[in-house]
Amino acid sequence: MIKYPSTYLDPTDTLTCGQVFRFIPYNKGYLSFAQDKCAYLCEQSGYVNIDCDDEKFWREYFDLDADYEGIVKSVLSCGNNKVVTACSKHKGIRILRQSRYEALVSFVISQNNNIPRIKGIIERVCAAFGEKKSFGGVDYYAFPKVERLAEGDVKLFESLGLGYRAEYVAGVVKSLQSGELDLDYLSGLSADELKNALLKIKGVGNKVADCALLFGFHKTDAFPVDTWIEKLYHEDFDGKLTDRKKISEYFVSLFGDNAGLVQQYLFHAKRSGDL
DNA sequence: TCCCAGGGTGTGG
DNA sequence: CCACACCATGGG
Repeated sequence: MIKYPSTYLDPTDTLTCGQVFRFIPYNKGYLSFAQDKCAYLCEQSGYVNIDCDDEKFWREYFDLDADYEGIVKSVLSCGNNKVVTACSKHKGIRILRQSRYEALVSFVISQNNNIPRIKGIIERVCAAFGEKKSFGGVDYYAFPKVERLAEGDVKLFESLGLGYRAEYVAGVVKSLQSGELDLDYLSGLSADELKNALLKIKGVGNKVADCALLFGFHKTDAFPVDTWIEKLYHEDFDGKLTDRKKISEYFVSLFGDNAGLVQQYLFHAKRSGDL
């Protein structure tokens, strides 16, 4: 059991803010799934209790050694009303250290899609290809190993509801399986080289690449711009830019290494009606 | 019936 | 370089 102060670790904010799709409300808290593991998070009197089988894994996953108090202070001092509002309401968001592979596949699925449907698709992919596991009497399916997922053909992915993204996912997992695409190798490249390598993958454009960078490679200066962020930029920041890549660069120029976290504050606040 | 969702690709100019 | 049609699917 891990016990951690809830000020900068809010299970609801962290899990529902759109960075991850594998979690379910359970009892008074949440079941969180990552790779082949499961944890139960529950907040109680100022602390989050994390019940799990692998404390080392989940400490890293929730980035519990990071100094979020310092980061939040820095963000709150930026002087922008909207950012301060979003951060104040959702300072319990943490950028999860997700698997590169799981994040990449998940955000390829996410394109031009909505979050409830993305969750359903990934759930069905896990049920169809993932290993059946059990935690505390709860059965669940692991995120599939590459070898398993590479056996799936386009038709099967389509039957799971991936739509036109089926061929993208099939292509990604096949190149991962063959070694043509090596995410561990890519993680050692420079920031520019890494992003360019991701952009070469069919089905990965600027936004999905930024999500993979932020959530899978923990590149915290990545600022993904989707429809919500674009809307927010125009409605709440009186922005004039229309090119999403330039909108992203604008926010990165303002927040640097904290840009990714600020993006999550804003995205979640906008979707929650807080702005 | 059309619009939207954590967009990207391919084509024509 | 740009704009634009098209890509499946389900919910509102």
